[in-house]
Amino acid sequence: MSAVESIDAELTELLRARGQRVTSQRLVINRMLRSRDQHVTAEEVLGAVTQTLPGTSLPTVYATLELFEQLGIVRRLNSGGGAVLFDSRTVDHHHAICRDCGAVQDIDDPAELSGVLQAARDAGFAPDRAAVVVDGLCAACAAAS
Amino acid sequence: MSAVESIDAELTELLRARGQRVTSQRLVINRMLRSRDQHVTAEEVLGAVTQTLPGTSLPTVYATLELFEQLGIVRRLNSGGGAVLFDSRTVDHHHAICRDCGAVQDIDDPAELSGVLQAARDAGFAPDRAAVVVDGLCAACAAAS
DNA sequence: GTTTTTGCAAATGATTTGCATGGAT
DNA sequence: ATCCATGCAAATCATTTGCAAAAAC
Repeated sequence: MSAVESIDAELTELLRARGQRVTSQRLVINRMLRSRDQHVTAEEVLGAVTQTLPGTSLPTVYATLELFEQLGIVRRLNSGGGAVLFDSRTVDHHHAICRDCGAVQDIDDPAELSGVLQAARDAGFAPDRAAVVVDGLCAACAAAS
Repeated sequence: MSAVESIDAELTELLRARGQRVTSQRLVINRMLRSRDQHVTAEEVLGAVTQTLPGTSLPTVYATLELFEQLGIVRRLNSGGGAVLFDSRTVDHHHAICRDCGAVQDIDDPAELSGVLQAARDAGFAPDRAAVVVDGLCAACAAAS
């Protein structure tokens, strides 16, 4: 089974398990997300998907990304730069967001966040996960200023 | 000197230091932000300020909040719930954001984030600060589900 | 065949911009 | 008197919604 077939099979199983339909749009968007393991906007998804599946619409992209979020294969990321980013890396990691250009960079580090999670629980909150957001300047903007 | 006078004096000094003008809107918005030490939307600021200074406009509120951000007395907070939140607590703290209702809760905890900051530097990023964002359900939404 | 998904067009809602007036220095 | 800040109205942009046609089951 090829890489694409395996990726398609995984999504198919997730959808079937919830009684939802396996459409070409869903398959193509999923392939696109896993081929680029990075943060993308809905517009970027549409641009890439249109090459394979012309006529795909932005509302469908949004609906699909929301569905994928419920399936746990995509995470929403509020970077503050106008559009929401969708992150297909679901392993724990952190984000550095440039205050000038809004670029988002992944940061991998085994930070110890159990204290914060416990503090959230103590405050009556039921946490799913926690991640660090770093504010500052990306390399390009730091060099420019 | 009363509390309000002291708050006004601080802002006046910050503005003068940058050659910017001390206007009644800026003073009133600043007083409002420090009286409620919590996250507010631009609309909420307008609502509160209008009671003291009727006729104040939303563009002015946005301009003022952006200015205050540059002055370092307010921080922007992207909670994902439609509107941006402005946070007048500038001491380091974390945020718990409810995935259902979007409510934001402050979390105080002395998390050790120097590793993440160093990892960001290693990646070429110039960090200003870092904070933890906790995702999950607030007490009300957890009880409802 | 039945129900879900899609695509289109239009609505929504937060934030920003252009420009003339008013206010601070 | 000068120049910055404000208010108004309109523009912008991402995202959502309503509904009929197409596709998956």
